[in-house]
Amino acid sequence: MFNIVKKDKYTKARLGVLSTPHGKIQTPSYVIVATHAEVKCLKPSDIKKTKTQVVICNTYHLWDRALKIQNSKLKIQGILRAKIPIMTDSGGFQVFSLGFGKENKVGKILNPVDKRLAKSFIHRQNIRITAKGVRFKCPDFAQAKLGRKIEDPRFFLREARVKNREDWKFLGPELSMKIQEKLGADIIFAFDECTSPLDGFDYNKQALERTHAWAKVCLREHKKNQLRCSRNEVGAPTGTPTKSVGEASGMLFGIVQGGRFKSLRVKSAKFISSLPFDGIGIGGSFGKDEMVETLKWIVPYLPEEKPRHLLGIGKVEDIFNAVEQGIDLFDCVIPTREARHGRIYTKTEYFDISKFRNIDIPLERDCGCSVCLRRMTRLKLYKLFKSTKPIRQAQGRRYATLHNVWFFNNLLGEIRRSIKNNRFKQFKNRFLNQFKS
RNA sequence: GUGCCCGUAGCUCAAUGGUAGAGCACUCGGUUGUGGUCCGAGCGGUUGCCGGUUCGAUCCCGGUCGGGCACC
Repeated sequence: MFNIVKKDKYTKARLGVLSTPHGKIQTPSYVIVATHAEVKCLKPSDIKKTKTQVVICNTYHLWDRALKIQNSKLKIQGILRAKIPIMTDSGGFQVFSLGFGKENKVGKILNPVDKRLAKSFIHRQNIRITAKGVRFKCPDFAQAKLGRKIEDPRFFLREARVKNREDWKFLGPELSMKIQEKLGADIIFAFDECTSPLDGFDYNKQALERTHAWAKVCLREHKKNQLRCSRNEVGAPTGTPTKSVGEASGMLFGIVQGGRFKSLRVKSAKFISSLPFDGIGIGGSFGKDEMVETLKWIVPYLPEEKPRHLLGIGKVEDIFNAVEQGIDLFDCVIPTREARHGRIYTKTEYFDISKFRNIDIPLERDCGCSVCLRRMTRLKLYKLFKSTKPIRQAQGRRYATLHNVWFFNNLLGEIRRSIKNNRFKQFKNRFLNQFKS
Protein backbone atom coordinates (compact mmCIF):
# COMPACT_ATOMS: atom_id res chain seq x y z
CA MET A 1 0.00 0.00 0.00
CA PHE A 2 1.64 3.20 -1.18
CA ASN A 3 0.32 6.72 -0.72
CA ILE A 4 1.90 9.73 -2.32
CA VAL A 5 1.64 12.58 0.14
CA LYS A 6 3.15 15.31 -1.92
CA LYS A 7 4.84 15.96 -5.23
CA ASP A 8 7.60 18.52 -5.56
CA LYS A 9 6.62 21.52 -7.65
CA TYR A 10 9.89 21.85 -9.49
CA THR A 11 11.23 18.31 -9.89
CA LYS A 12 9.87 14.77 -10.10
CA ALA A 13 10.64 14.22 -6.42
CA ARG A 14 7.79 12.90 -4.32
CA LEU A 15 6.98 12.31 -0.68
CA GLY A 16 5.17 9.11 0.22
CA VAL A 17 4.24 6.53 2.80
CA LEU A 18 4.68 2.85 2.07
CA SER A 19 2.66 0.69 4.48
CA THR A 20 3.85 -2.81 5.29
CA PRO A 21 2.81 -5.43 7.86
CA HIS A 22 5.80 -4.41 9.97
CA GLY A 23 5.30 -0.67 9.81
CA LYS A 24 5.20 2.37 7.62
CA ILE A 25 8.13 3.61 5.57
CA GLN A 26 8.39 7.34 4.90
CA THR A 27 9.75 7.83 1.40
CA PRO A 28 12.14 8.69 -0.13
CA SER A 29 14.00 6.26 2.07
CA TYR A 30 17.38 4.58 2.23
CA VAL A 31 17.17 0.81 2.59
CA ILE A 32 20.03 -0.48 4.72
CA VAL A 33 21.69 -3.63 3.46
CA ALA A 34 21.53 -6.72 5.68
CA THR A 35 22.45 -9.41 3.19
CA HIS A 36 22.88 -12.20 5.73
CA ALA A 37 19.94 -11.03 7.82
CA GLU A 38 22.06 -8.73 9.91
CA VAL A 39 23.49 -5.29 9.41
CA LYS A 40 27.18 -6.07 9.58
CA CYS A 41 28.89 -4.87 12.77
CA LEU A 42 25.59 -3.87 14.39
CA LYS A 43 23.60 -5.61 17.07
CA PRO A 44 19.88 -5.92 16.37
CA SER A 45 19.22 -3.40 19.12
CA ASP A 46 21.54 -0.93 17.38
CA ILE A 47 19.37 -0.74 14.31
CA LYS A 48 16.76 1.52 15.82
CA LYS A 49 19.50 3.92 16.96
CA THR A 50 20.30 4.60 13.31
CA LYS A 51 16.86 5.85 12.18
CA THR A 52 16.70 2.84 9.87
CA GLN A 53 13.20 2.35 8.49
CA VAL A 54 13.75 -0.76 6.39
CA VAL A 55 16.47 -3.29 5.59
CA ILE A 56 17.10 -5.59 2.64
CA CYS A 57 18.30 -9.19 2.90
CA ASN A 58 19.38 -11.48 0.11
CA THR A 59 17.75 -14.62 -1.22
CA TYR A 60 20.92 -16.12 -2.56
CA HIS A 61 22.87 -15.69 0.64
CA LEU A 62 20.02 -16.91 2.86
CA TRP A 63 19.16 -19.81 0.56
CA ASP A 64 20.12 -22.65 2.90
CA ARG A 65 18.70 -21.04 6.01
CA ALA A 66 15.43 -20.20 4.29
CA LEU A 67 14.71 -23.73 3.17
CA LYS A 68 15.02 -24.98 6.74
CA ILE A 69 12.19 -22.69 7.82
CA GLN A 70 9.04 -24.69 8.46
CA ASN A 71 6.23 -22.14 8.33
CA SER A 72 6.09 -18.94 6.39
CA LYS A 73 6.38 -16.61 9.35
CA LEU A 74 9.24 -14.20 9.56
CA LYS A 75 12.15 -16.16 10.91
CA ILE A 76 15.11 -14.06 10.02
CA GLN A 77 16.70 -13.88 13.41
CA GLY A 78 18.48 -10.76 14.40
CA ILE A 79 16.58 -8.51 12.08
CA LEU A 80 13.37 -9.93 13.48
CA ARG A 81 14.17 -8.42 16.84
CA ALA A 82 14.51 -5.00 15.26
CA LYS A 83 10.85 -5.21 14.27
CA ILE A 84 11.13 -3.13 11.15
CA PRO A 85 10.01 -3.76 7.58
CA ILE A 86 12.23 -6.09 5.58
CA MET A 87 12.85 -6.48 1.88
CA THR A 88 14.52 -9.42 0.20
CA ASP A 89 16.41 -9.20 -3.04
CA SER A 90 15.75 -12.05 -5.44
CA GLY A 91 19.27 -13.29 -6.10
CA GLY A 92 19.25 -11.87 -9.60
CA PHE A 93 22.12 -9.54 -8.82
CA GLN A 94 24.28 -12.53 -7.89
CA VAL A 95 23.96 -13.62 -11.52
CA PHE A 96 26.18 -10.64 -12.16
CA SER A 97 28.22 -10.22 -8.99
CA LEU A 98 29.20 -13.87 -8.61
CA GLY A 99 28.99 -15.00 -12.19
CA PHE A 100 30.60 -12.16 -13.97
CA GLY A 101 31.76 -9.35 -11.74
CA LYS A 102 33.94 -11.50 -9.54
CA GLU A 103 35.55 -13.31 -12.43
CA ASN A 104 36.20 -10.22 -14.53
CA LYS A 105 36.76 -7.86 -11.60
CA VAL A 106 34.26 -5.35 -12.87
CA GLY A 107 31.65 -3.52 -10.81
CA LYS A 108 28.17 -2.74 -11.97
CA ILE A 109 29.12 0.89 -12.35
CA LEU A 110 31.58 1.05 -15.19
CA ASN A 111 34.36 3.55 -14.63
CA PRO A 112 36.72 4.70 -17.37
CA VAL A 113 39.55 2.46 -16.17
CA ASP A 114 37.37 -0.64 -16.40
CA LYS A 115 36.33 0.47 -19.83
CA ARG A 116 39.92 0.68 -20.93
CA LEU A 117 40.78 -2.71 -19.49
CA ALA A 118 37.67 -4.37 -20.85
CA LYS A 119 38.40 -7.65 -22.52
CA SER A 120 36.87 -8.47 -25.83
CA PHE A 121 35.90 -11.88 -24.52
CA ILE A 122 33.63 -11.97 -21.50
CA HIS A 123 33.99 -14.91 -19.13
CA ARG A 124 30.96 -16.45 -17.48
CA GLN A 125 32.48 -19.64 -16.14
CA ASN A 126 30.85 -19.60 -12.74
CA ILE A 127 27.27 -19.50 -13.98
CA ARG A 128 25.14 -21.05 -16.67
CA ILE A 129 22.05 -19.12 -17.67
CA THR A 130 19.10 -20.82 -19.34
CA ALA A 131 15.49 -19.91 -20.02
CA LYS A 132 14.52 -21.51 -16.71
CA GLY A 133 17.04 -19.86 -14.46
CA VAL A 134 20.67 -19.82 -13.45
CA ARG A 135 23.09 -22.49 -12.31
CA PHE A 136 25.77 -21.22 -9.95
CA LYS A 137 29.08 -23.00 -9.59
CA CYS A 138 30.52 -23.77 -6.15
CA PRO A 139 28.40 -21.27 -4.35
CA ASP A 140 29.34 -22.51 -0.91
CA PHE A 141 30.61 -20.04 1.57
CA ALA A 142 33.60 -22.01 2.73
CA GLN A 143 35.02 -22.12 -0.76
CA ALA A 144 35.59 -18.39 -0.83
CA LYS A 145 37.15 -18.35 2.60
CA LEU A 146 39.83 -20.85 1.71
CA GLY A 147 42.68 -18.43 2.29
CA ARG A 148 41.43 -17.11 5.57
CA LYS A 149 40.41 -20.27 7.36
CA ILE A 150 43.32 -22.41 6.30
CA GLU A 151 44.70 -22.58 9.84
CA ASP A 152 41.43 -23.75 11.34
CA PRO A 153 41.44 -27.56 11.44
CA ARG A 154 37.67 -27.57 11.43
CA PHE A 155 37.87 -25.90 8.05
CA PHE A 156 39.15 -29.03 6.39
CA LEU A 157 36.19 -31.02 7.67
CA ARG A 158 33.90 -28.39 6.27
CA GLU A 159 35.86 -28.29 3.05
CA ALA A 160 35.54 -32.05 2.65
CA ARG A 161 31.79 -31.81 3.06
CA VAL A 162 31.58 -29.07 0.48
CA LYS A 163 33.51 -31.11 -2.05
CA ASN A 164 31.11 -33.99 -1.64
CA ARG A 165 28.19 -31.73 -2.25
CA GLU A 166 26.73 -30.81 -5.57
CA ASP A 167 29.07 -28.39 -7.30
CA TRP A 168 26.28 -26.50 -8.94
CA LYS A 169 23.15 -24.92 -7.47
CA PHE A 170 20.16 -23.87 -9.53
CA LEU A 171 18.13 -20.73 -8.87
CA GLY A 172 15.19 -19.66 -10.99
CA PRO A 173 12.09 -17.53 -10.56
CA GLU A 174 10.04 -20.29 -8.90
CA LEU A 175 12.67 -21.11 -6.32
CA SER A 176 13.51 -17.47 -5.70
CA MET A 177 9.85 -16.79 -4.95
CA LYS A 178 9.68 -19.84 -2.72
CA ILE A 179 12.73 -18.78 -0.74
CA GLN A 180 11.52 -15.21 -0.42
CA GLU A 181 8.10 -16.36 0.76
CA LYS A 182 9.81 -18.55 3.35
CA LEU A 183 11.86 -15.62 4.55
CA GLY A 184 8.59 -13.77 4.90
CA ALA A 185 9.75 -10.29 4.01
CA ASP A 186 7.35 -7.37 3.58
CA ILE A 187 8.66 -6.55 0.13
CA ILE A 188 10.18 -9.06 -2.27
CA PHE A 189 11.67 -8.72 -5.73
CA ALA A 190 11.14 -10.64 -8.94
CA PHE A 191 14.05 -12.80 -10.09
CA ASP A 192 15.93 -11.00 -12.84
CA GLU A 193 19.20 -11.12 -14.69
CA CYS A 194 21.52 -8.24 -14.00
CA THR A 195 23.86 -7.89 -16.97
CA SER A 196 27.36 -6.48 -16.98
CA PRO A 197 28.14 -2.96 -18.16
CA LEU A 198 30.42 -4.60 -20.72
CA ASP A 199 27.63 -6.63 -22.32
CA GLY A 200 26.48 -5.44 -25.71
CA PHE A 201 23.03 -4.83 -27.14
CA ASP A 202 22.40 -8.37 -28.36
CA TYR A 203 23.26 -9.97 -25.07
CA ASN A 204 21.15 -7.44 -23.17
CA LYS A 205 18.24 -8.05 -25.49
CA GLN A 206 18.32 -11.79 -24.81
CA ALA A 207 18.78 -11.24 -21.08
CA LEU A 208 15.84 -8.85 -21.04
CA GLU A 209 13.60 -11.44 -22.64
CA ARG A 210 14.53 -13.85 -19.89
CA THR A 211 13.96 -11.23 -17.19
CA HIS A 212 10.54 -10.42 -18.61
CA ALA A 213 9.53 -14.08 -18.87
CA TRP A 214 10.69 -14.62 -15.30
CA ALA A 215 8.71 -11.57 -14.15
CA LYS A 216 5.50 -13.30 -15.26
CA VAL A 217 6.54 -16.52 -13.55
CA CYS A 218 7.22 -14.63 -10.35
CA LEU A 219 3.79 -13.00 -10.42
CA ARG A 220 2.13 -16.37 -10.99
CA GLU A 221 4.05 -18.03 -8.16
CA HIS A 222 3.44 -15.11 -5.86
CA LYS A 223 -0.29 -15.26 -6.47
CA LYS A 224 -0.33 -18.98 -5.70
CA ASN A 225 1.46 -18.31 -2.44
CA GLN A 226 -0.98 -15.56 -1.56
CA LEU A 227 -3.95 -17.82 -2.17
CA ARG A 228 -2.40 -20.39 0.11
CA CYS A 229 -1.59 -17.72 2.63
CA SER A 230 -5.05 -16.18 2.77
CA ARG A 231 -6.68 -19.61 2.95
CA ASN A 232 -4.51 -20.46 5.92
CA GLU A 233 -5.29 -17.21 7.64
CA VAL A 234 -9.07 -17.37 7.52
CA GLY A 235 -9.26 -21.15 7.48
CA ALA A 236 -11.62 -20.98 4.56
CA PRO A 237 -12.00 -24.07 2.38
CA THR A 238 -12.00 -22.19 -0.88
CA GLY A 239 -9.06 -20.48 -2.46
CA THR A 240 -10.77 -17.15 -2.97
CA PRO A 241 -8.35 -14.40 -2.01
CA THR A 242 -9.89 -12.06 0.48
CA LYS A 243 -7.14 -9.50 0.39
CA SER A 244 -5.77 -7.44 -2.45
CA VAL A 245 -2.31 -7.87 -3.81
CA GLY A 246 0.33 -6.77 -1.38
CA GLU A 247 -1.61 -7.42 1.78
CA ALA A 248 -1.93 -11.15 2.25
CA SER A 249 1.80 -11.70 2.03
CA GLY A 250 4.71 -9.54 0.93
CA MET A 251 4.47 -6.98 -1.82
CA LEU A 252 6.17 -8.03 -5.03
CA PHE A 253 8.24 -5.57 -7.05
CA GLY A 254 9.10 -6.18 -10.70
CA ILE A 255 12.49 -5.14 -12.05
CA VAL A 256 13.27 -3.02 -15.09
CA GLN A 257 16.47 -4.03 -16.88
CA GLY A 258 17.96 -3.22 -20.29
CA GLY A 259 21.55 -2.26 -19.53
CA ARG A 260 22.82 0.91 -21.12
CA PHE A 261 20.45 0.83 -24.08
CA LYS A 262 17.57 3.26 -24.36
CA SER A 263 15.30 1.12 -26.53
CA LEU A 264 15.65 -1.82 -24.14
CA ARG A 265 15.13 0.31 -21.04
CA VAL A 266 11.97 1.85 -22.48
CA LYS A 267 10.69 -1.52 -23.60
CA SER A 268 11.35 -2.95 -20.15
CA ALA A 269 9.77 -0.01 -18.35
CA LYS A 270 6.60 -0.37 -20.41
CA PHE A 271 6.44 -4.13 -20.00
CA ILE A 272 7.07 -4.26 -16.25
CA SER A 273 4.63 -1.38 -15.73
CA SER A 274 1.93 -3.31 -17.59
CA LEU A 275 2.06 -6.16 -15.07
CA PRO A 276 0.28 -6.17 -11.70
CA PHE A 277 3.37 -5.65 -9.57
CA ASP A 278 3.09 -3.73 -6.29
CA GLY A 279 6.13 -1.64 -7.10
CA ILE A 280 8.92 -1.20 -9.60
CA GLY A 281 12.57 -1.91 -9.12
CA ILE A 282 15.17 -0.47 -11.44
CA GLY A 283 18.24 -2.64 -11.73
CA GLY A 284 21.26 -3.25 -13.84
CA SER A 285 24.41 -1.55 -14.87
CA PHE A 286 25.20 2.03 -15.72
CA GLY A 287 28.14 3.94 -16.99
CA LYS A 288 29.68 6.22 -14.41
CA ASP A 289 27.67 9.26 -15.39
CA GLU A 290 24.71 7.61 -17.07
CA MET A 291 22.39 7.02 -14.16
CA VAL A 292 20.34 10.19 -14.51
CA GLU A 293 20.02 9.70 -18.25
CA THR A 294 18.84 6.13 -17.74
CA LEU A 295 16.24 7.24 -15.20
CA LYS A 296 15.00 9.88 -17.62
CA TRP A 297 14.34 7.13 -20.16
CA ILE A 298 12.52 4.88 -17.70
CA VAL A 299 10.54 6.95 -15.23
CA PRO A 300 8.02 8.49 -17.69
CA TYR A 301 6.70 4.99 -18.38
CA LEU A 302 6.32 3.98 -14.75
CA PRO A 303 2.89 4.10 -13.09
CA GLU A 304 2.68 7.15 -10.86
CA GLU A 305 0.99 5.38 -7.97
CA LYS A 306 3.53 2.59 -7.48
CA PRO A 307 6.70 2.91 -5.40
CA ARG A 308 9.99 2.93 -7.30
CA HIS A 309 13.13 1.33 -5.97
CA LEU A 310 16.53 2.02 -7.51
CA LEU A 311 18.55 -1.07 -6.76
CA GLY A 312 22.08 -0.81 -5.45
CA ILE A 313 22.49 2.94 -5.59
CA GLY A 314 23.65 5.20 -3.36
CA LYS A 315 26.37 7.59 -3.13
CA VAL A 316 25.35 10.97 -1.76
CA GLU A 317 25.16 12.69 -5.12
CA ASP A 318 23.37 9.73 -6.70
CA ILE A 319 20.68 9.86 -4.03
CA PHE A 320 19.86 13.50 -4.72
CA ASN A 321 19.81 12.85 -8.46
CA ALA A 322 17.60 9.79 -8.14
CA VAL A 323 15.12 11.51 -5.82
CA GLU A 324 14.98 14.36 -8.28
CA GLN A 325 14.05 11.86 -11.00
CA GLY A 326 11.21 10.44 -8.91
CA ILE A 327 12.80 7.51 -7.06
CA ASP A 328 11.30 6.53 -3.69
CA LEU A 329 13.66 3.85 -2.38
CA PHE A 330 17.34 2.91 -2.68
CA ASP A 331 19.54 0.33 -1.11
CA CYS A 332 23.30 0.39 -1.10
CA VAL A 333 26.25 -1.09 0.76
CA ILE A 334 28.07 2.22 0.87
CA PRO A 335 27.11 3.34 4.40
CA THR A 336 27.98 0.00 5.96
CA ARG A 337 30.89 -1.20 3.86
CA GLU A 338 32.72 2.10 3.88
CA ALA A 339 32.20 2.35 7.63
CA ARG A 340 33.94 -0.97 8.08
CA HIS A 341 36.80 0.32 5.96
CA GLY A 342 37.08 3.46 8.05
CA ARG A 343 35.41 5.91 5.68
CA ILE A 344 33.22 8.30 7.62
CA TYR A 345 30.49 10.48 6.14
CA THR A 346 29.67 13.97 7.35
CA LYS A 347 27.69 16.86 5.95
CA THR A 348 30.78 18.42 4.48
CA GLU A 349 32.96 15.53 3.42
CA TYR A 350 33.74 11.92 3.75
CA PHE A 351 37.09 11.11 5.18
CA ASP A 352 39.38 8.26 6.02
CA ILE A 353 39.65 7.76 9.78
CA SER A 354 43.23 6.50 9.42
CA LYS A 355 44.34 10.06 8.70
CA PHE A 356 43.45 11.37 12.15
CA ARG A 357 46.12 10.03 14.41
CA ASN A 358 47.27 13.47 15.54
CA ILE A 359 44.06 15.42 15.34
CA ASP A 360 41.48 15.25 18.06
CA ILE A 361 38.29 16.83 16.81
CA PRO A 362 34.69 15.61 16.93
CA LEU A 363 33.67 12.99 14.43
CA GLU A 364 31.17 15.48 13.12
CA ARG A 365 29.99 18.77 14.51
CA ASP A 366 26.29 18.91 15.40
CA CYS A 367 25.63 15.30 14.50
CA GLY A 368 22.80 13.65 16.37
CA CYS A 369 23.86 10.04 16.02
CA SER A 370 24.35 7.93 19.11
CA VAL A 371 28.10 7.83 18.61
CA CYS A 372 28.58 11.57 18.23
CA LEU A 373 26.24 12.24 21.13
CA ARG A 374 28.63 10.20 23.23
CA ARG A 375 31.36 12.59 22.12
CA MET A 376 33.27 10.21 19.96
CA THR A 377 36.26 11.98 18.46
CA ARG A 378 38.26 11.19 15.37
CA LEU A 379 41.31 10.35 17.46
CA LYS A 380 39.38 7.92 19.64
CA LEU A 381 37.90 6.23 16.61
CA TYR A 382 41.33 6.16 14.97
CA LYS A 383 42.72 4.36 18.01
CA LEU A 384 39.93 1.78 17.91
CA PHE A 385 40.50 1.11 14.24
CA LYS A 386 44.26 0.81 14.77
CA SER A 387 44.05 -1.27 17.92
CA THR A 388 45.70 -4.67 17.90
CA LYS A 389 42.84 -6.10 19.92
CA PRO A 390 40.10 -7.56 17.71
CA ILE A 391 37.40 -6.53 20.16
CA ARG A 392 38.50 -2.88 20.00
CA GLN A 393 38.60 -3.02 16.20
CA ALA A 394 35.10 -4.43 16.19
CA GLN A 395 34.02 -1.58 18.44
CA GLY A 396 35.49 0.89 15.97
CA ARG A 397 33.68 -0.69 13.06
CA ARG A 398 30.46 -0.67 15.05
CA TYR A 399 30.72 3.02 15.90
CA ALA A 400 31.60 3.88 12.30
CA THR A 401 28.64 1.87 11.06
CA LEU A 402 26.27 3.45 13.58
CA HIS A 403 27.42 6.88 12.47
CA ASN A 404 27.32 6.30 8.72
CA VAL A 405 23.94 4.58 8.71
CA TRP A 406 22.48 7.33 10.85
CA PHE A 407 24.03 9.89 8.51
CA PHE A 408 22.35 8.45 5.43
CA ASN A 409 19.00 7.90 7.11
CA ASN A 410 19.11 11.41 8.51
CA LEU A 411 20.04 12.82 5.11
CA LEU A 412 16.97 11.17 3.61
CA GLY A 413 14.92 12.64 6.46
CA GLU A 414 16.18 16.09 5.52
CA ILE A 415 15.41 15.40 1.89
CA ARG A 416 11.83 14.45 2.82
CA ARG A 417 11.46 17.65 4.80
CA SER A 418 12.78 19.69 1.91
CA ILE A 419 10.25 18.13 -0.46
CA LYS A 420 7.50 18.87 2.02
CA ASN A 421 8.55 22.52 2.08
CA ASN A 422 9.03 22.76 -1.69
CA ARG A 423 12.69 23.36 -1.14
CA PHE A 424 14.18 20.14 -2.49
CA LYS A 425 16.16 21.73 -5.27
CA GLN A 426 17.63 24.39 -2.98
CA PHE A 427 18.49 21.78 -0.41
CA LYS A 428 20.17 19.62 -3.03
CA ASN A 429 22.27 22.47 -4.37
CA ARG A 430 23.23 23.71 -0.92
CA PHE A 431 24.15 20.25 0.32
CA LEU A 432 26.17 19.22 -2.70
CA ASN A 433 28.00 22.55 -2.80
CA GLN A 434 29.34 22.06 0.69
CA PHE A 435 29.91 18.31 0.39
CA LYS A 436 33.34 17.31 -0.89
CA SER A 437 33.07 13.89 -2.46
C1' G B 1 84.71 -18.84 32.47
C1' U B 2 83.31 -22.94 28.71
C1' G B 3 79.99 -24.77 24.91
C1' C B 4 75.89 -24.12 21.54
C1' C B 5 72.28 -21.00 18.86
C1' C B 6 70.81 -16.29 16.83
C1' G B 7 71.76 -10.98 14.75
C1' U B 8 68.40 -9.58 7.36
C1' A B 9 62.93 -3.60 6.04
C1' G B 10 59.82 0.11 11.68
C1' C B 11 57.95 -5.25 13.53
C1' U B 12 57.71 -10.87 12.72
C1' C B 13 60.40 -13.82 9.75
C1' A B 14 62.13 -16.13 4.53
C1' A B 15 66.04 -17.10 1.04
C1' U B 16 70.50 -18.32 -1.94
C1' G B 17 78.21 -18.59 -3.32
C1' G B 18 75.53 -14.74 -8.65
C1' U B 19 70.62 -8.01 -8.74
C1' A B 20 68.00 -9.87 -0.92
C1' G B 21 61.72 -11.65 -0.55
C1' A B 22 56.89 -12.04 2.11
C1' G B 23 53.27 -10.70 5.80
C1' C B 24 52.13 -6.79 9.09
C1' A B 25 52.93 -1.44 9.75
C1' C B 26 53.23 3.21 7.03
C1' U B 27 51.66 6.46 2.54
C1' C B 28 48.29 7.17 -1.63
C1' G B 29 44.19 5.56 -4.45
C1' G B 30 39.51 2.59 -4.75
C1' U B 31 34.69 0.54 -2.91
C1' U B 32 27.12 1.69 -5.86
C1' G B 33 20.60 -5.02 -5.38
C1' U B 34 28.02 -6.97 0.41
C1' G B 35 31.16 -14.22 0.23
C1' G B 36 32.36 -9.57 7.40
C1' U B 37 39.37 -7.31 9.32
C1' C B 38 38.28 -5.82 1.52
C1' C B 39 40.89 -4.48 -3.43
C1' G B 40 45.08 -1.95 -6.07
C1' A B 41 49.62 0.69 -5.99
C1' G B 42 53.80 2.91 -3.46
C1' C B 43 57.57 3.58 0.30
C1' G B 44 60.96 0.76 2.81
C1' G B 45 67.85 -2.71 3.23
C1' U B 46 75.71 -0.76 3.15
C1' U B 47 71.90 -8.52 5.51
C1' G B 48 75.33 -6.02 13.63
C1' C B 49 80.68 -4.37 12.94
C1' C B 50 85.98 -5.38 11.07
C1' G B 51 88.93 -8.34 8.23
C1' G B 52 89.92 -12.93 5.11
C1' U B 53 88.87 -16.72 1.01
C1' U B 54 86.53 -15.91 -3.93
C1' C B 55 85.71 -13.19 -10.45
C1' G B 56 81.69 -12.47 -6.92
C1' A B 57 79.99 -13.29 0.32
C1' U B 58 73.90 -12.12 3.41
C1' C B 59 75.76 -17.28 2.94
C1' C B 60 82.22 -20.04 3.82
C1' C B 61 86.49 -18.71 7.54
C1' G B 62 88.70 -15.61 11.65
C1' G B 63 87.94 -11.77 15.02
C1' U B 64 84.65 -8.42 17.50
C1' C B 65 80.04 -6.40 19.60
C1' G B 66 75.02 -7.44 21.07
C1' G B 67 70.99 -11.07 22.48
C1' G B 68 69.40 -16.06 24.12
C1' C B 69 70.11 -21.11 26.14
C1' A B 70 72.94 -24.87 28.68
C1' C B 71 76.97 -26.20 31.85
C1' C B 72 80.92 -25.01 35.49
